[in-house]
Amino acid sequence: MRRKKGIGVNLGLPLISGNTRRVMVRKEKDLPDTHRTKDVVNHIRSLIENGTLHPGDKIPPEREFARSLKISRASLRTGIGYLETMGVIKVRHGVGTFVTDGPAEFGKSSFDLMSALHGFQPWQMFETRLIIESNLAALAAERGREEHHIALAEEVVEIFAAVDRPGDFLVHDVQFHRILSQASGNPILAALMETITSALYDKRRKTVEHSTDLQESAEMHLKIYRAVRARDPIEARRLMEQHLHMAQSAQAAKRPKKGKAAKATALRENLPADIGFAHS
Amino acid sequence: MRRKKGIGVNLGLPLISGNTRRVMVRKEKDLPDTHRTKDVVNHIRSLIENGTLHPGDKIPPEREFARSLKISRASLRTGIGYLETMGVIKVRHGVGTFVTDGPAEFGKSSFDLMSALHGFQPWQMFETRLIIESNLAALAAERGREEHHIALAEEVVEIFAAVDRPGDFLVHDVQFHRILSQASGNPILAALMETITSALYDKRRKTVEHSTDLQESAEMHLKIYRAVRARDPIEARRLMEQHLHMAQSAQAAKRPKKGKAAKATALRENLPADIGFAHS
DNA sequence: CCACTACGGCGGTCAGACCACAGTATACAC
DNA sequence: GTGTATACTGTGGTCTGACCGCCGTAGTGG
Repeated sequence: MRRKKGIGVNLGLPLISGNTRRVMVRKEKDLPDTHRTKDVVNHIRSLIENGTLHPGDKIPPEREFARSLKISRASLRTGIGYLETMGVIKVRHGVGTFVTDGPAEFGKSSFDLMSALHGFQPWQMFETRLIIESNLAALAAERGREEHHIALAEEVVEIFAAVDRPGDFLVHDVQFHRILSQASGNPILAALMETITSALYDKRRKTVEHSTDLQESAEMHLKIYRAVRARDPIEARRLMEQHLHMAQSAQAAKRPKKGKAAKATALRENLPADIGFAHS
Repeated sequence: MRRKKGIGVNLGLPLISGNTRRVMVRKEKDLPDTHRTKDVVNHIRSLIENGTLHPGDKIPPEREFARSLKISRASLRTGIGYLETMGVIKVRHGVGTFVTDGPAEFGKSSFDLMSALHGFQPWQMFETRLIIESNLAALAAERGREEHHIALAEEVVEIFAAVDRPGDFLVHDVQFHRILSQASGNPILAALMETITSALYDKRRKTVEHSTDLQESAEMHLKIYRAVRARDPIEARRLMEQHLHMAQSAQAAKRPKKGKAAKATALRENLPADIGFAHS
C-alpha cells in the first residue's frame, strides 16, 4: 500500500521534477538527526569547558572544521553565527575565528532591537543603570582588591587630565566604570551592566562632544574612588547614585534645544533617539 | 593556566586611544558592499520600528523574501539566524518565521555558554538575582496597577493549590515572578531578570521534584503579594530578600556534600553544575 | 632599506537541489 | 455522516561546490 517512488501523480505544474515525498518508514534507530547547529554549539562549548579552547584562541578554518565534524560548511557557519551573536567568538574576515577575550556581555548590541520591539524608554534605561551600578559600587567597596584600587586611581587621573577633551574623557569614564564592575567580584552583574552600557556608548560618544562641566563629573569619580578604597559600601553607593542623577539632570537640561543630531537618526531608523547620558 | 596574572583589567572594545593611526584612504568607488547580513537585520528592524511588523506577525517565506531583498537565501538565513539568537524572531521548522511576542530577554539561553567562558558561579547568580528582584518587587509595589494585582492573586492561588505537585508549583512560581517584573513598569530590568531566570528554569525543574516545604514558599509569595497590593515598597523589598535567602538556604541544605570545596571544581567540569534554587 | 605587488589562507556569498517537518485537504473505510 | 489514515504542499534545514573579497605576508624591484 505504499508507493516509494511514484512519479505518476504529477499535477502538471513543473515546479520540481522528481517531487517524490517519501513514505514514512520510520525506524526508531534512525540517526538522532539532532540539529546540526546545536551540535556545533555544543561541540565548541565542550571545547571551551574542558579547557581545550581558551579566550583569544583561534578555531580551525571553516572548511577543515566542517570536515572534521562531518557536516557541511553551511551548517557549521550557522553554529558559528550563533556563537558570534552570543558574543562567545569573534569572526574576522580574511583572518580567522577566535574565542572572545573581552568583557562578558549578553546578546551583543541587541539593545536597539529590543528597544524597537518592546518600547524601552530612556528613563527606564537610566533607572536600570542606577539600580545595578549603585550595587556594583557597593560591592566593589566591599570586595575590591588593591590592584583594582590602583587601576581605578589611574583612570581617575586620566579623567581629570581629559576634562578638556570630551572624547578621551568618555573613554576613561567608561573604563572607570568597567573596572568598578570587575572589582565587584560578580561577573554576572558586570555582564548585565556591560550589556546596558555598550548600548549607550555609541550615543554618548556623539553627545559628549558638546558637554560642559566635565570637571564636576571628574570630581564625582574621584569621590567614588575614595569611598571604594576606604571600603565604605554605603558611601560608595550613595555617591554613585548621586553621580548618575547628576548625569541624568545634565542630559535632560541639554535636550530641549537639540534638533539636529537626532533628526538624522529618526529619519534613518525610528530609534528612540536620545538615550545616552552626557556624563556617565 | 597561561593567562597572565596581572590585574585582569583586560578591556577589549573599540576604545581607541589618542593615537589616530588610521590615515588610510579608502577607495570609494567600490560597490556598497555592506555586509548582507547587516542589510537583513536593518531591514527587518526598520519593518518593526515603523510598525509594518508587530510581535506575533509572520515574515515572508525565505525564498520569497530573499528574492525581494535581492540577496541569496543563504545570506538571508544568516540575518534570520542573528535575529533569532537575539530573541527578536522565532523560527518554526515547517511553519514559518515570526516576530517574538513573549517576554523580552537578552541573548536567549546564552547563560551556560557565558558560565563556561567566564566562570560564573552559583553564588554570583544568586546575588545578582537578589539585587535585581528585590528592586523589582519594590518598583512593583510602587507602580503596580490593579490588573497586575489581580494576576498576582491568581498565581498565588495556583501556587497554594500546587504545593503537592512540584512541577505545577514551579510553573506558577515562575509566572508569579514574571508578573511582578511586568508590574515594575521597567521592561529593561524585567528583561535582565528574565535572562537570569530562564537560565535557572531547566535546572530548577529537575530539582524541584524532590522539594519539600513548598508550603513555606507559597506563604512567602502570599506575603509579597500583599505588600505589593498595599503599595509598600519597603516591605515588598524586604520580603523578597527574605524569600530568596530562604530559597538559597533550602537549596544549600539539600546539598550538604557540595561544600565550598567541591564548588569550584564542579563548575569547571560539567555544565554550570546545580545552580537552581529549590524554591524561587 | 623600503615601497609595491603577488599569492595564499580564510571568511562571505551565491546558486540550486534535496531533506524534513507540520498543517491541511482529500480519500477511504465504517 | 463521521473519523482516521494518507497525500499534498508550504516552509524551514542541510548539502554541495563554486567563486568573491579581505588580509597578512613573502617575494620583487627600485
